[in-house]
Amino acid sequence: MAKKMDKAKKQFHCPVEATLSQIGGKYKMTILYHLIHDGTLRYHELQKKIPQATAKMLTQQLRELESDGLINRKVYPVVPPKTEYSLTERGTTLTEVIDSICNWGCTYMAGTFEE
Amino acid sequence: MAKKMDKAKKQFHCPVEATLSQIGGKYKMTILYHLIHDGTLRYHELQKKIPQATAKMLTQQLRELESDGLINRKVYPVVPPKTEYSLTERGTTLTEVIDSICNWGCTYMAGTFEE
DNA sequence: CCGCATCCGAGTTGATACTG
DNA sequence: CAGTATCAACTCGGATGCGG
Repeated sequence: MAKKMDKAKKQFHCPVEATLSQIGGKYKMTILYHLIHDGTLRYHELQKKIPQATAKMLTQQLRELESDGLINRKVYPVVPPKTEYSLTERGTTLTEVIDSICNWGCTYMAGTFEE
Repeated sequence: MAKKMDKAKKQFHCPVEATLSQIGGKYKMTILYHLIHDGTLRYHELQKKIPQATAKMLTQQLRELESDGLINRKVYPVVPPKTEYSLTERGTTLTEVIDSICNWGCTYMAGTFEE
């Protein structure tokens, strides 16, 4: 599938950069986190769970995740429209990564409430 | 001179966002990765290891990491100047997070040679 | 010389309104 | 409901300059 690669020629100097090229977007990890926890979510559900992200950004990040084969986008041709997002198999391999991040975040929040 | 100071007061909707508020910067995870692996690095050493980051961005990301108490900045008042960066104790708690990311990146790179 | 602050152009993100 | 369009605001990259 030779698709248009905007970031073609990108070579990674370390494995961290390779991962960030896939999930380094501003809201990608958060999107993945919610999809991991809830399995399948509609567009509007994600928007409610990530209120800081505007509709444009959310759409953009979702499309990029879809292009990278991390999530699935299923559109139901009904009225009113219905679009569901879910993890692909490759997306589920990120569970441990997101889980580590989530775990550290919990510890961080537990020890930084007396600011 | 507008400085970012409201990061600590940010309300997080999920633990992932809390973590990203600390290491979500464009090169922060990469910086931490190198510091985890090499222990202590000079400014110019980091620049060589992360060539995509400009000097300005590298300085900015390092200052933010320092403000968040994740890294230590030690300046030697000598000629020529010498600045060393190393992880703080809090910074070392991110080892497993960075390690997960690094691990996934290795797997990703190994299995993505399609064209 | 090394570390890093500053100015400006370019790309990215945000807020609001609009369409199918 | 899901997504697009437009413009304003912010961020990033590159070049330059400066202090030690």
